[in-house]
Amino acid sequence: MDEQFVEDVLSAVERIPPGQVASYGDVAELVGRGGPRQVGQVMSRHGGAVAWWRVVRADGRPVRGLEGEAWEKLSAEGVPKRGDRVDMAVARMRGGGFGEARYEP
DNA sequence: AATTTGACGACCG
DNA sequence: TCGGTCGCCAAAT
Repeated sequence: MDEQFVEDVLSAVERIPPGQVASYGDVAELVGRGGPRQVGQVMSRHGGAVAWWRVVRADGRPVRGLEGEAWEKLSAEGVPKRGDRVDMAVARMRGGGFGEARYEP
């Protein structure tokens, strides 16, 4: 894990628009190397400087250990919530694709 | 060098 | 939805 990877991950996270989220795996894919766990590793150490609450688990649960804080930020940005998790079908960052799931409660 | 540990993820029952 | 299993990848023991 070099500094370059850290920089890349943090930049990727900074590119997540308010009101949307990305999974650890998504970030890893954007960065182009490493995996979800590596992203998690970086966030755990250096995530304080960016919008860490916009990075959630693939199943929509917010960051382990900081759920309270995360929900504050997320709901303040209007991120749609389903029960105790983010509604990924709606809030997940789209990579320019078109065929995306629709929202039906 | 071997094993355990994570801000994880896909699958299955 | 809820748990358990297995795969993953790098770092820390």
